[in-house]
Amino acid sequence: MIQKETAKERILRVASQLFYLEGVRAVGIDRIIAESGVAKASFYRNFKTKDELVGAYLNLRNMDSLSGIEATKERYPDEPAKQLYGIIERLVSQMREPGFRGCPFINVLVEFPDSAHENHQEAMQCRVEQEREVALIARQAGARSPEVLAAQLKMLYGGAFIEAYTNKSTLNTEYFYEAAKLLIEAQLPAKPSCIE
Amino acid sequence: MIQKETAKERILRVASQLFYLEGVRAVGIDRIIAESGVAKASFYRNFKTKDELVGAYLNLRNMDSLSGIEATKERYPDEPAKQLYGIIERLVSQMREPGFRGCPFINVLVEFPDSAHENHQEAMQCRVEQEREVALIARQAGARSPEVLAAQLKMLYGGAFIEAYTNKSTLNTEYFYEAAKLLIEAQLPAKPSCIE
DNA sequence: TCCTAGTGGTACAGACCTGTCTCATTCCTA
DNA sequence: TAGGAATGAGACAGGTCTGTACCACTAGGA
Repeated sequence: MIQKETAKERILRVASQLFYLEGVRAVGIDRIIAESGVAKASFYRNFKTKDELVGAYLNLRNMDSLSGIEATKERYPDEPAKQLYGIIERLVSQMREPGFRGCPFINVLVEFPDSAHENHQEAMQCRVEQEREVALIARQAGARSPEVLAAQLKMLYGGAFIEAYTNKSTLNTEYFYEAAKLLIEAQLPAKPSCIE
Repeated sequence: MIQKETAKERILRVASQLFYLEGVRAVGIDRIIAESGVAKASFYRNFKTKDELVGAYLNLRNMDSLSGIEATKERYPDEPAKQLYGIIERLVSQMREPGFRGCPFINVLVEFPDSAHENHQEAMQCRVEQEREVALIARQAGARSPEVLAAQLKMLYGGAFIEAYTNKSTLNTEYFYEAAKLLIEAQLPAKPSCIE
């Protein structure tokens, strides 16, 4: 028999969509309850507070991101340079999706400006983990300063996500790709680009 | 006689600080009223709604940004390339200020995800104006594709602001400067960088 | 001195939000 | 089939937020 979706799973799935599309603060518990067809009591049996649900949402998005990076690594085994470009390409295609609404972690960071807030800290942690993964690949690819490259790509991608979110023109994704390429090429052991 | 600060001016000054430091949604009218020592009635006599106050706040910040760019232009007259670097340096020093809390426009964009919302649209407009200014300077500096460079710098700076806001390490501001330099150099008529 | 515009103080309405509680029902398993 | 765990429906409390209404005060000009 096919396992039916539990109330908890349904809540998390619906909340994840709503939080991402409309913002965490803008979406209330009542809305989540209504759209997931769950009773309020069931909600609070599965999640102690709304913040706990937000934590689960962040965790879900983080797993998605990390497994996306993992998939890219497996696609180009032992070719870390290609892995880097693959990650950038994956970001580009994300930005072009219709439901794209920026980086969920940045959004939560801005929605909860208090750096002591648990959601703020969790979102920050997610970004750190991603950066660490990229730095690792950059190191394997022979980047001169892998941490610097990872930090620079993180900045560029953060801003690009905001741009892609507020301006649907695909031009920006191309500009993003070109800029990322420049940053990567400046760090990788040069294929001699001056000779041509 | 020195003109006393009117209630309206006091409200906008206090609100501007609070909105930037703690977020627009997180700061309520009551808080603004209390901290600016104004009566609630006086508030609503000067601003029809909270959204109108947010609009005034965005406008104030936009004036600051644009006049900052203007000042940089006047500092290096007829040297558009230096103007570009000057703008980047100004961003870096902003990021290093203690009260730095990211880009006010990006923050509003994220806090009001509905693209039809007036605050969302106003914030977007502010960013467009800044980008246009930078594109103009890039064109004067002889950039191959001024609009591309302006868009790329906009992305980089947006992400850098988020990074600087969540991570106070000054390292990131250096990485930002280096990355911006790379993007600019790739666009400006080359001082021959292959010969050395 | 009087009058008026701007202001301060505060109570209040109406909406929304989070979280608790009660009770009936359903579903899975033993 | 019987019992227990999970669920659905919804009322309710307590808080916060925006915006309105009412009244008293003050300062400055006629």
